Amino acid sequence: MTELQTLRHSCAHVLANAILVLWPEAQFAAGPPTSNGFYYDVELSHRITPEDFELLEREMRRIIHAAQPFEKQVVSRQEALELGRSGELASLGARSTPSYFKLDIIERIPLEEEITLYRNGSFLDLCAGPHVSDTSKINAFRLTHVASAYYRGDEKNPQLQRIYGTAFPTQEELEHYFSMLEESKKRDHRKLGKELQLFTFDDQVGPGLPLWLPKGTVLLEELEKLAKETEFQAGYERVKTPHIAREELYKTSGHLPYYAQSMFPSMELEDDDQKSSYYLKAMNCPHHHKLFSALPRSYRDLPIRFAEYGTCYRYEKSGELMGLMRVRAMNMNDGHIYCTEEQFAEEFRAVNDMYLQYFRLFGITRYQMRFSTHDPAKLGEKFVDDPLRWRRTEAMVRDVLTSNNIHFVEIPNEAAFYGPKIDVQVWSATGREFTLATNQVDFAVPQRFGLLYTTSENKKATPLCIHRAPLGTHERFLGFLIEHFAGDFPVWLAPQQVRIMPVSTRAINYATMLLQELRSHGVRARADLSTEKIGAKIRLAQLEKIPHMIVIGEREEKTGTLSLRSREKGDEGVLSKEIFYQRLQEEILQRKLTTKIKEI
RNA sequence: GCCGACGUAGCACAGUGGUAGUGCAGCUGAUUCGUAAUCAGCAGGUCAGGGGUUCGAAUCCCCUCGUCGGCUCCA
Repeated sequence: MTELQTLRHSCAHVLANAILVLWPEAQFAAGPPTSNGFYYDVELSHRITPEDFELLEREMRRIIHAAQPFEKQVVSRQEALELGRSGELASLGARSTPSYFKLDIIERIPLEEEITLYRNGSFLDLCAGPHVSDTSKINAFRLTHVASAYYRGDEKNPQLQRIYGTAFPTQEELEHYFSMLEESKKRDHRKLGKELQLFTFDDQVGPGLPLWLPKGTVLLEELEKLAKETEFQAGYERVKTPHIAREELYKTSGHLPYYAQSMFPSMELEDDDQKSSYYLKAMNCPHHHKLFSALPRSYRDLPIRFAEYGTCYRYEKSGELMGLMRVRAMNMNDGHIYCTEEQFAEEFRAVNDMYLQYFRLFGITRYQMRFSTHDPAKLGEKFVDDPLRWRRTEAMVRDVLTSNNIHFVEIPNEAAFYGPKIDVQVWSATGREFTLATNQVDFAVPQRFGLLYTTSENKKATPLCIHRAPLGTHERFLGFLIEHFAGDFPVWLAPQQVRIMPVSTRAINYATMLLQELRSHGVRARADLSTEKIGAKIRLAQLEKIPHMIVIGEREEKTGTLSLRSREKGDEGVLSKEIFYQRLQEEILQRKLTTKIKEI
């Protein structure tokens, strides 16, 4: 535990202590530090609301001022259980009700592990520690919000109140944290999406079903163009598949009944006395597998790389929906590579290179590669029972990562049921973690589909499959990009690239001419011919985050020049049309990263 | 899905039982202006939807829908 985490965890103890002063019957579960602060899970009939925070914080400050030392105590399992039964754990003293969550936690502590308690004042808690020396070391803290959480994250368990807070070594750092939080709220894609008129949701259309406004559609199509060009260069072939399929397809793939609760309910049809069920597709792979099996395949054809911007529908739980980051209808930058085991490493490496190429293009530096592997104990249950293949493919993936010096974390037991995978994790403006992109190995499903190719020895063999989505889905990727750029899209992506602003109606003709020239160059330009003053026009364009603003008047008209103001640099002075057009072309064609990226 | 909070004009918000408001955006007119807001006028609402309590409901109660903060899963 880092020093900051220790501080925050100690603060969680003080929070529990304060809650007990107000509600002595409270039952506590876990109270760990988090990446931004800490929380404590509590079961209590009183609903703690933000209005209670002031009272709680006052009590916490009292405890902090008392400078109560944190005293560690090693106890036997038996002693710990007895204290729990008499309600003394996470309590200010003996109670009539046992500390049942703490008792459950004790049961889960491995036998060989030491059990420790920590006490400050009269508050005693089961805790692995460590803690700060005494409560006065906690200086700057604040309770932030309250939410609910199931005990141990399982919805079959009781629901607890989770009180969140944060703590910092100094008041300045605490205040800085909250001002950062304010800043990041400004770049929340839901807020910017509304302000910049990128997308909308409508109750009658349905929750989690984004409607793309014209400006958002530009982003979406530019992204798609990028993917198509990149995939063409990488030897992919584009395919197109329908949005629905018969039940049988998903029985073959194994998604039914496993994945059924995440799919929209089936459509039941009755044609010519023949009943059939259709499902909206939740993934594209089964369709692509059918494209593979549609033709006889030889080892000479491999690798075969299919790519499609496939629209998928997933019935995400209503409480899980979140702006563009989690939706029910999504366009996946999907692709499937069918290859031999010998080709695998090279193909997998190429996919990784594609990720990195995209990340460089967008200036994405804050992400985590997560390598998810299987758990040998769960073979045949959560994971396909093929230990040899697991070992081989995991070794191949690990090797690709390390030989390319790609930093990654390895997480066991998180693989797909059909093979290991790499997920790229990013964080939204509100701090939530999302999988932006994925790269998965599949050595099981091609077999279920009976996919075969003819080997050089004229035998039949099943290919390996790589599922990959370097740009994830349009929805999530754009949600992420909106926040990443804070709405300041680089010129090549910007819904409107140039705004022409005549200083008076006298320059309207020149403005119209420039507009036509820019359009003929394929530039997304508009002219502001309103009678507003130039300051007002600039303000409007700046708020709309248009990268290039062109100010023209009689001076420019006479000399065939234009006065450029850029979103980032402000007034850039007068330059010739030709020089500006050339600069624009470069920015657009080379997809230059013209935005200054402000990390938060 | 579950727990909690919230839902007032296109947007941001005020209004806690007695005639629905402010700012910005919009529309109309005037203004012709050189790098982040020219002035004036006008229009805009089943207060999310439905039901109830009350002489009277945006306001109190119930149901539904949606959004937000979390829990699980995931692109």
